[in-house]
Amino acid sequence: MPELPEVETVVRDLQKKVVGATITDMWTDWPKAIKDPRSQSKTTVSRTAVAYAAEQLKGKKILSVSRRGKNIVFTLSHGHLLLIHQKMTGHLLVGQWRIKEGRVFGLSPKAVVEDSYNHHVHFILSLNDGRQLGLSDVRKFAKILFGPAGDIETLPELTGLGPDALDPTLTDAVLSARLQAQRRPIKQVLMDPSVVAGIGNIYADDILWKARIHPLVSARSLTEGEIRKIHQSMREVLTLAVELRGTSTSDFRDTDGLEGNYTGHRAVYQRTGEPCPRCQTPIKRIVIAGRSAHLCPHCQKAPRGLLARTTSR
DNA sequence: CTATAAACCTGCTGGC
DNA sequence: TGCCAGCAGGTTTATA
Repeated sequence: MPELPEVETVVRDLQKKVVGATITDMWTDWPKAIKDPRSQSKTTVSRTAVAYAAEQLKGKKILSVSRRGKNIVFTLSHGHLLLIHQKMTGHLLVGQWRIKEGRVFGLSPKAVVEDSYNHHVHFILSLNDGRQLGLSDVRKFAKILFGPAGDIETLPELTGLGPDALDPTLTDAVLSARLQAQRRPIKQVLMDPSVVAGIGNIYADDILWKARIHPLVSARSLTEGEIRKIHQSMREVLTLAVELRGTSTSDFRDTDGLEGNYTGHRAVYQRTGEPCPRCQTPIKRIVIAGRSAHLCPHCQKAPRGLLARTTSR
């Protein structure tokens, strides 16, 4: 699942590959993915959103690509923005596809052609140089928003985001204030995009392992020193993961369809039973708010009076 | 503020 | 071997 490092990897690829190109066509077999930013309702799909996007995207030039939390923002000509959130299984790929009897087949690049997820490409933008930008998504959780910049910028998807986890202007003091306003377990708080944007299950686990903080500790009870440690670990883990082009424990792929290299550098995420890289104690898996969490029971001491909830798997 | 559940989806797992 | 129920998982929305 794409988190900050995976989205950043995709954004950097796109900056090299598609900035300057002009969109010549849009195709989709999944109109529900495209939300109308002018519609108040989050659940109702505007019938006009797809037609509007298909018509308005044509002829727009891609001026820049940036990241806000886990959102990918394309700044287009004529004052328009295209926002894509890959959610869990979304992939943004640059290549070429052929559509035959409703099924999508990859023509290039090689990794895309060989990818079984190819058939799950549901949205394609054709570019004036012959290449295409495709969004594949097995689970169909991804969201696409398109419209005038003013409409997109004011959406809760962007205005509701907390500071980016790698924002260089994010200070210990600001992070501290945000975390300590929450009573929930620190792991849950780190994954809340309205508190800090960009962190999901993979990096929350590795960040807390590095900071030696137990994921069930209440955010409010953290000391300033512990928060500084979390902040530092956050920067180090996310920066390394960006350098290594993300994690592919699940199905993340970059815009060429290639896997990320942080997978082999994970400390605890999805390493239940394997030795802790620091002390060799077997990694434990617990469940927090319905989500799996991985930790070293020796390095990360459970908060006092807490019965660690454990499950297998 | 907090917790919980439902919704969005479909590939995969587990039970029988 | 096959079928089907149930689950995962980021985020929003609703409800209490």
